[in-house]
Amino acid sequence: MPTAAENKQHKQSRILDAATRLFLDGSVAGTAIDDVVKLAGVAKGTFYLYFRDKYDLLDQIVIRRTAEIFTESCNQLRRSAAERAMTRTEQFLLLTDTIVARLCEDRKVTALIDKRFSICFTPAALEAYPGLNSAAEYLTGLLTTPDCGEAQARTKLYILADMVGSVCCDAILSERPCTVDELLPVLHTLLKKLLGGEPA
Amino acid sequence: MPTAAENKQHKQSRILDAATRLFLDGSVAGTAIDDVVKLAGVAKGTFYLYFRDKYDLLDQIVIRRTAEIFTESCNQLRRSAAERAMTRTEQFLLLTDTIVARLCEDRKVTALIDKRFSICFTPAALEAYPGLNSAAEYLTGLLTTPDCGEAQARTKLYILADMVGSVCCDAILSERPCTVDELLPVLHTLLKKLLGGEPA
Amino acid sequence: MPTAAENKQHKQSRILDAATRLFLDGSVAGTAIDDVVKLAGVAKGTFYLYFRDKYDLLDQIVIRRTAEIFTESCNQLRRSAAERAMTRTEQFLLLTDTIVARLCEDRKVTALIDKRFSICFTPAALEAYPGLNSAAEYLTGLLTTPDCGEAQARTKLYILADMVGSVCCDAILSERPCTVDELLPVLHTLLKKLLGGEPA
Amino acid sequence: MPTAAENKQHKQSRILDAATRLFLDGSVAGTAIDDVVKLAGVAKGTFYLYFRDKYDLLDQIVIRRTAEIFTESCNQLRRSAAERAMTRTEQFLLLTDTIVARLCEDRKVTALIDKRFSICFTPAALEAYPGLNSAAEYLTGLLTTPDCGEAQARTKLYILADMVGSVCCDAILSERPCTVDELLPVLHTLLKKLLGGEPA
DNA sequence: AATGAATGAGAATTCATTCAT
DNA sequence: CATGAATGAATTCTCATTCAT
Repeated sequence: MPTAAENKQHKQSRILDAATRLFLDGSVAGTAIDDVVKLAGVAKGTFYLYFRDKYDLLDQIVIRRTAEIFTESCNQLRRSAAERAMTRTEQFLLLTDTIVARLCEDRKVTALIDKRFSICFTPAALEAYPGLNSAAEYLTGLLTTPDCGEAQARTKLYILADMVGSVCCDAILSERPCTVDELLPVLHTLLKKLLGGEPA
Repeated sequence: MPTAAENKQHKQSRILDAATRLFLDGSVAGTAIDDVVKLAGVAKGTFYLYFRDKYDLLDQIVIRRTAEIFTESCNQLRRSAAERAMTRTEQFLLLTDTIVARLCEDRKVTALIDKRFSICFTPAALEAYPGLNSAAEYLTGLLTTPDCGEAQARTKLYILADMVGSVCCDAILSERPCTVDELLPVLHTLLKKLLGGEPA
Repeated sequence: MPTAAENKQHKQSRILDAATRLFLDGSVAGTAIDDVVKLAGVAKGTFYLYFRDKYDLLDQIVIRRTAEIFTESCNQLRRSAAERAMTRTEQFLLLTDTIVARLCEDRKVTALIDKRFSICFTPAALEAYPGLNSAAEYLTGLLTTPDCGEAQARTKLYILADMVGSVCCDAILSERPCTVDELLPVLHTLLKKLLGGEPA
Repeated sequence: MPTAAENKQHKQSRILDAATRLFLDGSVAGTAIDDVVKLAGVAKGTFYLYFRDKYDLLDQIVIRRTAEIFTESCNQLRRSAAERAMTRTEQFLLLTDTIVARLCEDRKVTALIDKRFSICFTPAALEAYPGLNSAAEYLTGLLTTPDCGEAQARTKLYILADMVGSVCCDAILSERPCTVDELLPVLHTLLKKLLGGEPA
């Protein structure tokens, strides 16, 4: 019985999918849990079986999206770095460009993430999406130097992610302080200074 | 007639003050417009005479607070810079420290600002608080160099403000990626790199 | 469990009954949904489970009332016509008198109907009250003649109902253009002309 | 000073014009007195100097519009009747067609009139628009016959107006019971029967 | 585990009306 | 006559949550 199986197909992910669609097409505030369960084809009570409330649901969605963007962009970077030699700075610039390109492509998702890109570095996220750890470790490795221990490197990574995420969301969504196209060169300059003058 | 004048005392600021108190003591979501007007001692309708909705009100409050913090911190910096010679980098480090200190002192306000410190650079804010322009111009001047025009310098300023605001809010409010005390040295290092190697 | 059943007793009709009473005793504009649910003994939200808004509710009430008046008057007519031979014109005059008498008896209901008597011929009404169809078909049959097909007969029926409903409501409620007693003979004259000179 | 004069230009009609535009473009329920006075460029209080409330205002507008339509259509008829001999029935059919054509042309106005076309026969209307009396008298004259006194003729006129107004509004606005194009022939048949077999 | 009718407190917002100027 | 800031009761409608089945 495929219909029954289909109907079961863990309700939790049915809810997650439905909410993502509604949040993206409409808005978070404008989406009622009622709408979500109706689209997911489950009962209202079922929602509360899996999520505490709407914001718990939203967090899980944003984590999933940022995790995807981050790990995929990082994996892409690693493939490039494996093909041809790249300095550390070159790698971060490429990663930034890749992530920004993805955010620009899907402004709806960007609006959902708002300025919370760094949510994908929270323990909950790292636990739920194992790929994240590997990606984060690779980048932490790049940042670790004799005078910058691993712990500090992790902090730096977080700051970089938060900074890029925050500034780019503003630029993409409200062209503040300028358009993304105008922002990127400035961002490159800043990143070069931040990372330059150090190991390959 | 002092009573009439007293009662007038522009209702708009009566509302603003009341809301600030309630938002800080409780929470934004937990504060009803009803509570605000009751505390302000005005009629419900009067609220809608001056504000579109609760979020318009919130924006105006955040603008006021960030404007205060930013202009006062900047003025303090200018007084220090007048007293003793300081390099550009030293000035930005001092400014950062001053702002972060203020945010740490009043976590409630920081929670209200959330990660929107850069809202004080929006046209609406610059218009409402003239002191902001002077402060922003001073810092833009510091960032303008032969190879970085004024427009780009403004963008840089915004990025710096957004970055510091965003990262510090996280650190102060949720100790992510670390406590502020641990964050500050890293931030100093980054800022030195970003600003170093240039004019005195 | 009688209590549960009692309490259930479809809430929708509990609301409908309560609203009818309030609309009739007071006025539509003067009745708040709050009053309706209080009298019906259901929660506010329950109202919105069954009705879009107050005017949806009002429509349903008017449909119910006009449907009752129309079908009962028509059934009464059919019984009379079965007892003694009546010409088509006689039948319509009797029907008109019956309906007008009922509207006069209950001016409150008439005020509610306002001039919308023909609402009982809308698809929604015909679907909800099956008795209506049978009544309408009987009258349409009377109006169908060699030179007036069934479709046209239906249109005529609607026009007659609308005309009688509209003119009589005015007369009953505001004595315009005259009292009902003065109106009826004129209406009879007009109906005789409209229907006369045709089949028995 | 033309501006001042312009600004004076009796406020009452400024309000009336503004409201007409808003009621027609939007809806009556959706138009606040606030909107009206803003568009009219007068103060809120001034509104209450001239109108009791929104419905008083609406009545005055509908009276003006129906009075215009009725007197103009009637005058047009009289000119036609003066040119070539027309029977009473022909005259009423022409009048009906003229009025219906005007209602069709401007559905917005028709929606405003709703089913209250006969409001133009109320004492208040007849007093405010003297042209109405002359028009009504002409038609009453046509309906007065040996066996139908003037009073009864007036009643008949009212009934005809109400009937045509009511049925046509329904047809134009909601195609019930059919489109106007389908309705007109039926209406003609009915009118011919109602008026036929009598004086030229 | 799943349901979904029912809840009802509580939110936002409107708007006719007043009245001191 | 005219104004328009201020009013605040009243109203609609939402929606997270429960619980009997």
